[in-house]
Amino acid sequence: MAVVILKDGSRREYPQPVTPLQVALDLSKRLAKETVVAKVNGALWDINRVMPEEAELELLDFEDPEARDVYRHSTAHLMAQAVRELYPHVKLAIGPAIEDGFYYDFDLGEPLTPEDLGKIQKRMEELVKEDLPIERMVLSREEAIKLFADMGEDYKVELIKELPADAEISCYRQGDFLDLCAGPHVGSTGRIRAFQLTSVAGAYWRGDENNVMLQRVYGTSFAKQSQLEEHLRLLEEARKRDHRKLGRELDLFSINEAGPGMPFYHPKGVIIWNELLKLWREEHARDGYMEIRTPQILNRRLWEQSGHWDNYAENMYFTEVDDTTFALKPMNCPGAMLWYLTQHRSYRELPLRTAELGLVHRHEQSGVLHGLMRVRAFTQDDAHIFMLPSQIEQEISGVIDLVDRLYKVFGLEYRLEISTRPEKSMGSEEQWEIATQALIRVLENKGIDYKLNPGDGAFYGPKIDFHVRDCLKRSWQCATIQLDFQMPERFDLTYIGEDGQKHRPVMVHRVAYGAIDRFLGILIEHFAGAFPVWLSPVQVKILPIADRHHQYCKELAQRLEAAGIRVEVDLRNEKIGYKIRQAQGEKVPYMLIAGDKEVEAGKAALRTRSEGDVGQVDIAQFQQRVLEEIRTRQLN
RNA sequence: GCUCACGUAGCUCAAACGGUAGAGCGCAUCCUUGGUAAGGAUGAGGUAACCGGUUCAAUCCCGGUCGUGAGCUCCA
Repeated sequence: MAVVILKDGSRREYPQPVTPLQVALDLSKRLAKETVVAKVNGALWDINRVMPEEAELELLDFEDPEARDVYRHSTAHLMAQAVRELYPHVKLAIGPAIEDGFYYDFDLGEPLTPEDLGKIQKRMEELVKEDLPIERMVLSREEAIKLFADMGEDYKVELIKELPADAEISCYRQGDFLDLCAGPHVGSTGRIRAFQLTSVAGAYWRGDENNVMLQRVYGTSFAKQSQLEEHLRLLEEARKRDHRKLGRELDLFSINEAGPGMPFYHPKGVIIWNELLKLWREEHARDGYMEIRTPQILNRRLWEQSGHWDNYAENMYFTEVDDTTFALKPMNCPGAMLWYLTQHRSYRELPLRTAELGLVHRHEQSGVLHGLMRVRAFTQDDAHIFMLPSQIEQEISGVIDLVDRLYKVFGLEYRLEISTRPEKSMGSEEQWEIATQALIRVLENKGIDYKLNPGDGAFYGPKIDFHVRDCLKRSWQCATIQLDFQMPERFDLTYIGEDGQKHRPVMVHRVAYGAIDRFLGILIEHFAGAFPVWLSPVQVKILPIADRHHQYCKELAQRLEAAGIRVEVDLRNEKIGYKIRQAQGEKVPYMLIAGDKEVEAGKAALRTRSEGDVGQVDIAQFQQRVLEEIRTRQLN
């Protein structure tokens, strides 16, 4: 007698133990078809694996995140099976599900080409048609090692040897393909419906560049063909939004090979840059920040004192002048310390909030450079806040509010992470505990969700990071708030307290945009180049129909410019359709078209980027509307 | 930094199995003065990333360097 308790609490009895699939079939054919994997007594369970005599059963379909991972993991196995058949000498490494898909690492001895992917994909489709059952087997450690050693699967043997002593070692078989796997999997290859291999790249065994390079094949899979197509469409859309492509097309910035990772900003890029800073300065002034500027290169001694010489030298640029070594600053903090030290400080003036738009240089590894997202020279919207220990929570809270205000202007989503003490770190256990608790308390008091990253803090203190999501679903760290115990010590910062004695201030480093450069890159992709009016390099483009309207259009432009609107007039000898096409490509938010009718009426025909032809408008009203959108920094 | 691929006009890309290269877009000039996403003609524009080797001859083959891309790794 076996008992199955379903999610809704109902009981079903069977003469002997059954599989989840059997139960699902009893309930409905459709349910059986859509179930990817089961959960039995809280643990994931193959749908064709017999359940214990008493089982709480939950049936998961593709919409469930855990089931989705199982489904994609099974697709990875299917791919491995195809690869094994096509390349019998292959050695398999690992093949997990990842966000949006899966990959499998293969040791083939030679690289795969995109054509190879097509072959593999085709073989996978055939294996799906064969609908091979996927069966689970449990082996003893010795059996497993022998089995995989005989197959020549060195990586699998290595993995087995490292499994904990009490681990149950399981394998999955489909047809004559066998793979080491904790499982679970979908019931048979025929259950995998829509999949696509997407790319191939090198990856090191265990991510260590001292190990052999494997071929990593990426793919993705979905329950329905329509979902797969939608996903591929999104990928294509993301490619179109690539800020490197749009940056060139919209003439915002370029990167010359004379300075890898060091962007050149073109006039239109600088307009956006300056608008970002204008907003930034408004918000910082509102919060009582003072702005400072510190030098680009400073004496080696300073970097020895700050600890960068020991901890960061390999990322720094140096220069030698008059027998003295100088370093190009990779961070702004030492400069801020020297500013603090220019006066005796009283507890009465704390907190001191000093901001600095500092251009820093870091010698990042060549392979990580990526457009504006990973660069070697960038401007941080930095700030250093010097405070009394009792002011920590209030100050951190203030920074969070400031960042939130800024990001809201762009409609950007973000999530927070708190990183705690890493193994290699400085300061007392007590200091760390107090600081970490302060960060946690601030977020909890504000009712903000966060993820805890144990051991991921800076060596000098714990931190809160803001992660923004871009249209490619990549997560970018932008704002960060870091408590620092080291810098005030190393520079012997003090303030005179109420008691007339010297005390050590607490300091936080923080950035809001992070790097202006990266933030601009994110915005380009976020808006797909169609910036809100206040950020648009050209806000209104005026298009005359024929030569005789040029004068009227120039006057119109002058009028709008005088009101503070960025305007361009297209006086080229081209037809109106052509000019519109061009302006649309430049993603200009507003076009004003003037011909005989408009000159006659003293108006202009408005065309918007998103709605097309809107008809004639009164110039004064239009000007009002645009100015209001700029003033309120309205989103599109 | 590592692996693989790539580097031809401002941009997007061709072709030539080794005999110094083309198109479209863009740009300029002219014709056209046209009403809501490409009017026509003509023209300028390339030391084929850089350095070396092989060869009678190299943009093409080989090696190195630099850069770019994807991925890995790194990210105080």
